[in-house]
Amino acid sequence: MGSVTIYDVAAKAGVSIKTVSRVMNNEPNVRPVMRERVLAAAGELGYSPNLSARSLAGSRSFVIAVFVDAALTIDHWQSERGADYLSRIQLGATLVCRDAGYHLLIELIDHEGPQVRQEVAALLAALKPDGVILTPPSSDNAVVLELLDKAGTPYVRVGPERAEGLGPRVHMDDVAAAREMTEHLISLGHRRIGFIVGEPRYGASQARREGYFEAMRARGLPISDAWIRQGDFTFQSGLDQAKALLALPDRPTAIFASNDDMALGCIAALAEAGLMTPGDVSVAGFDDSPSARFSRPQLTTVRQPVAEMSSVAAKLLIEQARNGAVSERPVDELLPFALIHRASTAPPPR
Amino acid sequence: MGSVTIYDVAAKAGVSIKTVSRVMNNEPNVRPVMRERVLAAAGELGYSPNLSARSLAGSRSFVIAVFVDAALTIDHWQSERGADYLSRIQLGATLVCRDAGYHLLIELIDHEGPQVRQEVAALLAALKPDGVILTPPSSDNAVVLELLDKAGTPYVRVGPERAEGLGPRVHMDDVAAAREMTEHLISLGHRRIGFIVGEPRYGASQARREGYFEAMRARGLPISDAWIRQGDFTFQSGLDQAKALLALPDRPTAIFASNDDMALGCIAALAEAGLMTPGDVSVAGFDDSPSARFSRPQLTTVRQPVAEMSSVAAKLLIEQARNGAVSERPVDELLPFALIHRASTAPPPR
DNA sequence: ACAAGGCCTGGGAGCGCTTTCAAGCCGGGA
DNA sequence: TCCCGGCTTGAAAGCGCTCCCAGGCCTTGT
Repeated sequence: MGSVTIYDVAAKAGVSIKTVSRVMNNEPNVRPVMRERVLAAAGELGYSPNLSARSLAGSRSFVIAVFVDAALTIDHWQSERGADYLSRIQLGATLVCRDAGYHLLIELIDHEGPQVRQEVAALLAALKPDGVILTPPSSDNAVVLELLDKAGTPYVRVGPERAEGLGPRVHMDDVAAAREMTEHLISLGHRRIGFIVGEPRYGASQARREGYFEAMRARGLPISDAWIRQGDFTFQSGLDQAKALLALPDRPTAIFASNDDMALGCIAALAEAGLMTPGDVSVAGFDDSPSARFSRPQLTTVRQPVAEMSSVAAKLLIEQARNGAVSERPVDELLPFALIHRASTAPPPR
Repeated sequence: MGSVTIYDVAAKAGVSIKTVSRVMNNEPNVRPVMRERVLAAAGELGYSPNLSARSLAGSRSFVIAVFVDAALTIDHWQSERGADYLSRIQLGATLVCRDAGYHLLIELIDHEGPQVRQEVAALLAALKPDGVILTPPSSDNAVVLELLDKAGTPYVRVGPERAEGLGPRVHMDDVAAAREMTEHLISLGHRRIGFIVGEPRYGASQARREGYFEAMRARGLPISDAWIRQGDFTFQSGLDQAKALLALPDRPTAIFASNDDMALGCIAALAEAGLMTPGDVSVAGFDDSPSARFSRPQLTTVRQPVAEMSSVAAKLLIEQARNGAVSERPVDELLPFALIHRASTAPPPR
């Protein structure tokens, strides 16, 4: 308990606490000799400035909060969906924070509950984080954004889906990714391409469908309503919708699912129907989740730069806190995706 | 920004700040009338006590930290392994924290690096968390435990592997779980049962192997060295080791893998070899990861109460901080596992 | 040579809260 | 009636740090 304070260091180094403070904060205008002496004293004592005191006295808190949707999280507890996306977000941010001497706080918010206003306001008042990383779907929640603005807390929306103008964001181009994947299927020779839409609450679902449409239209290929199936991002929905597609009189030769879990469901459906992937029907996914490599055949998919997005977000936030200044122009970082070609796609059977 | 302080509430309610403090902390000895008045004022003003000020002035910080191994995390960034275990740990703790008005901090520590001492000491000094949740493999790190003890910071080891006496822990019985799964296979009629050991750095790997041995010995079944293969918890290692098992002259009729990823690898190996699961060879896993349900056939596995463990850990820590007292007897919570019977296990072919 | 300005350093005032302690009030027992 | 003790309240003293500002020193310009 008798922890080391700035006074102990000051006494040991024979300087005032203000000088110690300057050294600990890397402020200029300290003679190198003094700096050395303070550093030595701090080292010997094993001193580390108390975060609470720092944030109480100063204007920074050295804390970045990640807002995660509570409902989604509770869902993950027992649902079949993994928390892969969220853990990747966290991963990128945690690493950046550690290197910058910052700390990552995970906060669950009920972004659609009746209490959001109060909940978020209380959180911001209590924590005074230097920045907030908003994950979908709360990255599109108007109330949350409004409160953040009102509190003057900088934030970055990671992988948001609604248009610009809602604040800084770091994202990827879902439309382009879906378009390129569709083009890839077309270039393999596919003409009848089925598409499984994701959970409609997510803007990404619309974006990916849009990309699919764009590619199909650009090539002048017919789009049958029957080929567009509504899924919900779960394996089971992929399985069900794939079955429906296979039951079609003029069944697709390729299926593009809006995420990997559903794509895996498609592969399972094909296997059940006695069809080969990609021999009879090609399957493409989206996300490059870990399980994409566990399936046989391995899944052709789109790699999202999730960890990168959050690490960019964290960097932006920390930099902003350091400068104390709000950036002039709106932040809108677009990170590159990558098509991962594995074994689940091939030319259609002739 | 012009945030609401305790003074504002006190002024509005016409009481001293001490009374407001009492109300906010649910302390006794406040007249109901006063309590009401303060609550009303706080509500109207949207007041929420500042965390930094609270922890600076008081003895509690309202923060629970989770120590996660940095190396492991960086591994996850691009490796094939999902961060499933860690995200489940977090999930349980986050929910408990939210309900208790606590906050969850994720801290990466390089638990084997040369800097651990300094790193952990600095973290504890800076954060002064009310409690720390230790995840494997750092839950077994002697240096970390020592520093925690020295700092007087309460901690709970979640899913630790080394024996008791190292401090409070919440865990499950890996040995019993592996034994029961092995017994299940035996009771189905299997006699030649292969076992794929996990990454040796994890104590759980030894425990699971031990459970397998116990069951085999208890039934007086022969254990061939050739049936015990060393894996590393990855899909690929499961695939490789399963192939090796299948190449054996007297190949096993069942394979028990130490985790689901490896079990999935086994199923893939079987398929490649033209063998049916479970028709020709049964496969059992361990973890009940999300992907266990995505495989065909779905995986028979052991469900670990991971989220439950961390939620119990968080509860213990928060309760302890509330009482300000250290519990008398050593905490050693054993949580129940569950065998999940799915389709990948069946009687051996006759 | 003198003033003007820059570089270092320390003093002092809080940040918003909890804690310690003392004071005021009430009722009941002697 | 007076005193003791429990219940309520508030005043004051920090928690460990940052921020503002003043003061000393040394450099530079003229």
